[in-house]
Amino acid sequence: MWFDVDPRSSVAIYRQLVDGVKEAVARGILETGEKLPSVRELAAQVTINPNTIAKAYQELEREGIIETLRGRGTFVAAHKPQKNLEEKEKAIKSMLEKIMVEAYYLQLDEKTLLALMEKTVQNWYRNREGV
Amino acid sequence: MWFDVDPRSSVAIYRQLVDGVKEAVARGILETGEKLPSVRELAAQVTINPNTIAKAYQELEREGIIETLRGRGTFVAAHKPQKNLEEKEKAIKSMLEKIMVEAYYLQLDEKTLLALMEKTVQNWYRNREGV
DNA sequence: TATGTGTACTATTTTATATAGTACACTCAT
DNA sequence: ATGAGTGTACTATATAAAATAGTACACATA
Repeated sequence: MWFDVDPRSSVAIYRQLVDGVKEAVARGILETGEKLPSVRELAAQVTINPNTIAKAYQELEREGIIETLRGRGTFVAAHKPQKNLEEKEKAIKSMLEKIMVEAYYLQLDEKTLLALMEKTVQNWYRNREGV
Repeated sequence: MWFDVDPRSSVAIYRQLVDGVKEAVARGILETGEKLPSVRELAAQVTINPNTIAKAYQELEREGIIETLRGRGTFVAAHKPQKNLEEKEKAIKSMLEKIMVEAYYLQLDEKTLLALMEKTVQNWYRNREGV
């Protein structure tokens, strides 16, 4: 699978599914139009309840990541400009602040932290080239 | 208070407390040795159960953020080098990857994202100077 | 027509949170 | 010494979210 689910995690299973698919799509591991496993099929693979898969798929559709075609299945949606840009930008800023807090306790200095960020960002865009 | 608690949030109250204190300490709003409100006092202020406050304080002590002195109260601990550096570094990297995913759906280009990061980091360290 | 799709139900169980109330050992000012 | 204020431990209960189980329906397609 393009991600792994840990039933013992404190993070809800359906949330792990949602985040896993979002990340796989963002990384280009799942491509536009690609078919996802059916609810029952995926449930059997990961040995969790089909209802939980369905819940995750519904959340993903609500976010515009995937599309469901009645009787056909679920597919990776085209990468259209998202709504709620404001909200998402706030989310990014919020995550950055949490990183700052963690970095404080790690006693990372400004230079080191920036270097880590640059490396991560550059790595990301390099790996996405040609996808 | 140095943070606010939203009882209707999906984030557990005790977790909001933990994160709030951690951030306040990191920002220098709470200084080393400063006394935190007693469990009962804070519970009265925020109108939540004292047990919930206690749970948050115990988590914070476990993380080495605060110290409790028997019969005296809880205080902001000295900022000693933390254990689990490996784990925390992984946590930071993990948070950075989540940011990359969000940035993908926001269609932020590499340059813009790096600029936002630099701004956030510089702002942070500037505001912490002289604390 | 038969199979596979997502979806919608209801019911039940499990787990994490939060509340309520009581009690104990400790510290410190009086 | 005494009493008020500290964190902590304990049991019990309530609430909400999450996950499971099972069934059923409308749709698409080979």
